[in-house]
Order: sequence, then structure tokens, then C-alpha cells
Amino acid sequence: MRDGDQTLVRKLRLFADMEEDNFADLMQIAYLQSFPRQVQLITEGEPADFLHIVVSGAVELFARSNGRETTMEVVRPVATFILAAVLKDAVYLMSARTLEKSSVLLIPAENIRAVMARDRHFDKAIITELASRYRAVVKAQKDLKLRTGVERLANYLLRQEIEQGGTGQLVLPVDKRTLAGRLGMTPENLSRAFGTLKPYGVEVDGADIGLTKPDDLVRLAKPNPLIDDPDI
Amino acid sequence: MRDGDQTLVRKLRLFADMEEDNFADLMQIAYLQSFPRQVQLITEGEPADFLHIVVSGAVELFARSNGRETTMEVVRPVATFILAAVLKDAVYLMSARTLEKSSVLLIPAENIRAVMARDRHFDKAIITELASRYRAVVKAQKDLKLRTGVERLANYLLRQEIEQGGTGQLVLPVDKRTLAGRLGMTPENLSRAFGTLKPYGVEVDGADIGLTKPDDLVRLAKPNPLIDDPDI
DNA sequence: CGACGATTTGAATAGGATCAATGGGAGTGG
DNA sequence: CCACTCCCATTGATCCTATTCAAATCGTCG
Repeated sequence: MRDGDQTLVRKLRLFADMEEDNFADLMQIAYLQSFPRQVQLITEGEPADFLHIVVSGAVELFARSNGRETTMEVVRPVATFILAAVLKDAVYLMSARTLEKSSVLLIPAENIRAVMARDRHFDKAIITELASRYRAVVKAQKDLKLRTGVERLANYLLRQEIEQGGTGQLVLPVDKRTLAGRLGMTPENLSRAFGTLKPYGVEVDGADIGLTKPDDLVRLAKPNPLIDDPDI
Repeated sequence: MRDGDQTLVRKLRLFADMEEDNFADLMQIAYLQSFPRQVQLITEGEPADFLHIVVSGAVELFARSNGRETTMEVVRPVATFILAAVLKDAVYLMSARTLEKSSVLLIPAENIRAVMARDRHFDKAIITELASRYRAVVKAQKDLKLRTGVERLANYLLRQEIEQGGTGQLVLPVDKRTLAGRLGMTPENLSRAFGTLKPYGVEVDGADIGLTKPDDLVRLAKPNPLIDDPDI
């Protein structure tokens, strides 16, 4: 692994306060792997062998049942995923696939648990991380149950616009098919939702989106910090 | 608090391994309060002052936005709720109200954090608890996104039947209005869903349910351990 | 008995999904 | 460079699920 990448991983909430020796141990054992796009990394139902950390690219967490499939989350660098399964020594509840060419750091679950047993700071970091993840899922569920598809899209666009600098412009970070999954709708429906938002100043040109009437869009979206604010 | 209740709380995963002194400290400070049914205990958006533990009765976690409301979870004794908010020293993401006459143990958030700072076992317990909660929410989201209302009800009935002894009989633990919320549908729809399940041997008499054709019901419900198994 | 809330039933509507067909690049091979 | 292909995105039509609004029924409790 390149030093730069290692520095990024070290900056993760999860590892930031870990004792130097322990971090070095983990990095010694961990290995970084590169994958092309659309490679399935883990499969739901299998035992959690490795903690995964997306170092570059993007990973989609998804789930299947009955022949249906749904996107649960999109993880972008630098972030961990399936931490809970590793800690519980349980099976994965979600599958994961790369959305783009990605590199992923793999740390054997047993090593994570071993460091946990001797590094106090790591415990605290895990607690913070898990609590944040938990709250993120709760927010996602509120988004899903309390809003229509159009409202979810509107709020998503408003969040992205802020994240990308508040210039009234934004670029969709994933293709529309994946975005539809993330927003809990079909691609067809997403297309129509964009259509519905046109009168609210949403101008679409491929992945480039312009928001020309932010006030109108906000009035429609009714953003709610308890759903949309990533820091709460 | 009665000794019996204290014993039950002590048996919670969260407190089971805690050092005796620390547990005694917490119980000293904690206070048990009784509430009639339909009392709102916490309100989303307010700072998390207390860890709550349902000692008897039942508590519904719900959320609002846009004028819509949805049930997120029903918590039954003995279990904690809003742990994540307390740990992050953040605002509640969900509101809570009693469904029945209930007694709730309240522990000030600062004391929880203080014990965390000095009790190693408590850290581990919190991690386990949070990881379980996280996985529970993920399962709930899969249930919601991968199944129709009728399927959710069918699986719910099958889970309850097992939990209540596998006799082919079960009693709904909440009124149907609340059950509808839990299952992500309206009361009217729940009624119709029960109607739809009649040909599959679901016999309804108030809160008493009989499952006379379990095989047929299973065929419809297609239960999935990665959604329905509480121990995974 | 009477009132109130819970549940059920009915009819109309809305939000999304599905199926089918068309347009539009990006990449490939000639 | 161009034709071809493939996949994504869009659009239209239709179907299905679930919500909403309204009304009837049931049960319980005072």
C-alpha cells in the first residue's frame, strides 16, 4: 500500500486514535486489493472474514430476497463497511460490489478483534463509528418511509449541491441506475422524478445538474436536519 | 426500584459484565418512572439527556416529517433505546411514546459516559449492543424494501408464532393500528392483508391468530434468515 | 343504553413498478 | 472515419400496490 493511502486510512475516525504499534500491526497484516468495476466483493449470508475499507473508487452495498434486489448504501473513500458483522463474528447481511474500479483494504476479522482486546482507544472509536452508522441507517429509513420518491430526489440534490460547494451546480457521483437504487426507486421512476422537478428549476444534462430555483426546490423538498444533516 | 427489576436490568447484555461497583453507581443515580399509556417520553430533535430502559410495558419509537408519521420500532422489556444518541451526545432522531402503562428506567447520559470511561467491560457490551441494533435496523430496511405488505405481515406472523411457542396459535402483542405502523402500512391495508392471507390458513379473531396451513403460509412468505432470524 | 375508539369494508386516487419501445452516446472493430 | 453494438436513459402505456376518504360495524367501558 502506498504511504499516502495509509495516511488516509490512519485518519479514519476508526483508526485515528489507535496506538501506533497496533496500527502498524494491522497495516502489516492488511492487504490492499484492486478490483475492476462490477466485481462482487462479499455475499450476504457468508461469514464475515474481513473488515473492508474503501480506499478509492466506490462500493455499493445491496441485498436480495425473493428475486428482488435493492441498494442499501453506497460507500465512498475513505470508509469502512460491514464493521458490525465483523464485530459480532456473524454473517454479512448485505452483499457488496464495486461500482467503479476500486481499491479496497482488507483486514482479517480476527486481527480487528485482537487489537480491540488490547487497545482502549480502538474501543471508543468503534463505538463512535457504530453509533454513527446506526444513526445513518435510521435517517435512511426515515427518508424512505416519510417521503415520496420525488421528495427524496429533491432532498438528495439539495444535499449534493451543498456538499459540492453550494454553487447551484452539481454532478451526480453515480450513474442514474445506481442512484435510483440508492433512492429506493426504479430507473424509469427516477427519470420521471427529474421530469417532475423541472418546474422547480432542476436542469439535467447527463450527470450535470443545475438548480436554478433553489427556493422553490426547498419548498417542495422540505429538508429536515434530522434526516438530511450528515453531522447529526 | 424493586430488586427484581434491578436483577432484570443487570441481566441486559449491556450491563451483564459491568463491574459491580459501577453498576451499583448507575442504579443509585438512575430512577424508575411509571407512565400511563400514550405518553410521549422523548421528542426527536431534543438533546439526548437520558438512556432509557423499558422495564415493563412497551414503547413505540416513531418519527415525523412533512406532517407524515411512521413507526420505526417497538421496544419491549427489558431493553434499552436511543443508546446511539446518548453515546454521540447528539439529539434524538426518533420520538418515543408508551403504548401501554409502562415503567422506564432513566439513566443520565453523563453517567453512562462516565462509567464508559472507567469500565472496560462496559465498552465491549456497548459495542455488542450497538452492532446488534445496527443489524436489526438493516434487517428492518431489507424487510421494507424487498417485500410487499402482505409478505411482511406473513413473515411477521410466522416469527411471532415461533416466538410464542410454535403451537400454530399466536396473540398479537400490540393493537392492529400499531402493528400496521410497525409493518409500514396503514390500518386499512393491514385489514386487507389479513383478508388476503385467509386462503393461506390465517384465522383472525381479534388479537388471536391461528395459522392452520403453515406450509402454504411459508410458501407465500418465503422467510429469509437474513431478515427474519433475530439471532443473526 | 350510549358513546367512543378500533376495526373493517368500499370506492376512488396516487405513487410506483413493470413491460415495451425508442433514442443516444461510448466503445469496438472494420 | 464510419458502421455496429451495447448499455444507459427516456418515454409511453398499463398494472399493481398502497393510501386516502368515507361509511358501516363491532366492542368495550362507563
